[in-house]
Amino acid sequence: MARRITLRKAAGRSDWEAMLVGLNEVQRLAAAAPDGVNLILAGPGSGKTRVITHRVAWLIGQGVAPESILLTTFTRRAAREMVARLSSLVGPAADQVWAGTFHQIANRLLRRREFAEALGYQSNFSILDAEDALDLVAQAIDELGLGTRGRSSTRRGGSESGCGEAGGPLKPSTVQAALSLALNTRTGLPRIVEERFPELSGRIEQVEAIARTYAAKKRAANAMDYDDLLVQWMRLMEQRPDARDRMAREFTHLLVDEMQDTNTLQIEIVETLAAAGAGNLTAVGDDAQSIYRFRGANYDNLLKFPERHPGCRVFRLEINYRSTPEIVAFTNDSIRHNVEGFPKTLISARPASHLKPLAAATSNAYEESDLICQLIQEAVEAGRRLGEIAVLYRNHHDSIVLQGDLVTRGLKYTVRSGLRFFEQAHIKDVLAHLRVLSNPRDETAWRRLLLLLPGIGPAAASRILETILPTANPLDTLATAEAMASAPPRARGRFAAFVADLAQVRAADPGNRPAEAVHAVLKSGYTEILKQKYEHPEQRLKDIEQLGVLAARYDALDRLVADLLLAGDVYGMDTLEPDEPAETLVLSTVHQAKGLEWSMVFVMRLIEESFPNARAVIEPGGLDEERRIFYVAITRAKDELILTYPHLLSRGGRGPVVLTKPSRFLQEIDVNLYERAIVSRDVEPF
DNA sequence: TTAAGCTTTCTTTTT
DNA sequence: GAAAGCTTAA
Repeated sequence: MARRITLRKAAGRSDWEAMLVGLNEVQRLAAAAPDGVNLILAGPGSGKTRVITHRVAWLIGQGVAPESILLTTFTRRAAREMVARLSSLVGPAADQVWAGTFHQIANRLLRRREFAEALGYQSNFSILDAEDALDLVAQAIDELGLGTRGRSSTRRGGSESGCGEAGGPLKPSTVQAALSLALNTRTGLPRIVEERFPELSGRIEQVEAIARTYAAKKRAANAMDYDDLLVQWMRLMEQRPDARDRMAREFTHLLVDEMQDTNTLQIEIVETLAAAGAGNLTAVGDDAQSIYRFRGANYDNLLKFPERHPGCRVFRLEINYRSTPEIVAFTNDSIRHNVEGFPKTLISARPASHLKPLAAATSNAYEESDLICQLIQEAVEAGRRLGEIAVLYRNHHDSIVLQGDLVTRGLKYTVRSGLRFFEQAHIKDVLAHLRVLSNPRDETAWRRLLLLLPGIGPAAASRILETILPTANPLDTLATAEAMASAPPRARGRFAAFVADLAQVRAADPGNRPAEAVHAVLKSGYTEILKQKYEHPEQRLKDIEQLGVLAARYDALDRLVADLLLAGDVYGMDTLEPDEPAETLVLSTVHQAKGLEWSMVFVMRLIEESFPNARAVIEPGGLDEERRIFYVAITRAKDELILTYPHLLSRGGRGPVVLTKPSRFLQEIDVNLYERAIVSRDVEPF
């Protein structure tokens, strides 16, 4: 028998060895890997987050300054989770680490005055969310006469683009998606259009003209969209080697989580930093969980990592501590249908449970929802906590029927899909007030505010903006007779009231006391507009109150807005209620569920067209991606996995009821690996 | 000419 | 269940 030796902490030494306690052999080697380039391939449930957080802790224990560690994660949720786990390991030092999404980190860096100015921005630049960006693209399209407005009126732009058969109006969302993908994949527009946007082929010059106008508008507004945060960061490093080297010296240790979800732009940023600096780079990921192709993610970044970094150390974490052997067997069988990628067979570390995944067909969506609710209620009665259960789906829309059912049955739930808190119209309205005060050139925010006023439509808003935006201080110009003259006569009363309201909000000093400013908006004429314009005004007013509560934690508007846009969560979120008891059922898209786990997981609406998504299957590589999404879904379950699908479904709510096909992801799995449930209804007495 | 109201269409996933 | 498009009213 081997002798047991327990290492004791040496007096006065940092207890970094203690940091590695509780890790298995490979995990420990990975966490304590020497400097240089390291790749950690980590299957679901294999302790990936543990390893990466322990590695950071270990580095700090080795004497690396926390503020010289850059840890990028892919989603806001993952970033928050990571920092929380890190805090419990290293305490306050965790807050010194540069941990966050690429966008959060870019924002922090580019706010530095010298960087912002080197790029031609002021450091108080606004951030445009997806909707703002789309509005501005639409604006650019209209100005070029390429939109719906431009076609009927022949007075503008006709000759410039007139060389060819222009085709119909260009759809802002398509143009925006193509431009974004081109930037994120570092690919020329022609190739992107050819591969992913055939409907734009032959109109590349028009799209490029839109891109130029859009870029100019963003510049004039001192605003960056999500893509700009990354693009400008990269541009800074390319054009200013001095700035690049300073950053590279600052970040001596780079860690990239969810490498398979990074896109080319992100990977170039990281590798530029690594090449110019100490070259210490640790990448963590799992090619089988790459589910962000639509955002330009490319799992080749992970697959080809060893080629790009010859001699890098590779660690494979293949023991799954999360799920039962039955669930692991099921997930292994699913992912083997994907041809590409590192072959992967996970081994469960847990004892057999003799409970196979369950597949249940119901006759329609209502019964599917009834079934899920009933099984949840039974589980709760049997002693399972509601917080240990989640229902996952491919599309947010798939959850609507279930939500109604949960409400009638009084089951508490939290939805983690759909609109985010800050994306709700009334929240954006309030933020627009604050935005124009902090950055008076913010065209998008101005337009939004003006369009709120009855009697002012797109044309009037544009005229007012043409008057105020080119002036030195648009805020001051707004109160002049000139601005008043540009407003339509019938709207002048409202306009004057708005000007006065905005002055009130300005007096509340939004830049330094955002909470006061939120309350000033609440006291202004906006409240009346809200009641007129939106449904459920009481709820919306409460949301704004909630925004005020959140804002009270900030002494700078910039940081509040950045946190909302870059770190803010879905409605009902942790940001708003950090100490939320979390004893609610979770409803979530698979994408939002990534990296999380529950004891009991339902995956619903497993039918062709929904999961896999109908559009995805016709795109090259789309089906494999959908299967990876399925893989992510089923690997969230620790103890019980229940898959449901309806036989009949009416598409789009009022459409005809059609017969569905069970998802191929279920059909293709060995029938011995799961159990089928036969669902029948009680006979109801009349 | 512009705004507002009504109808129709289509709905992936996220920073 | 929202955004784009069309129609009507001012």
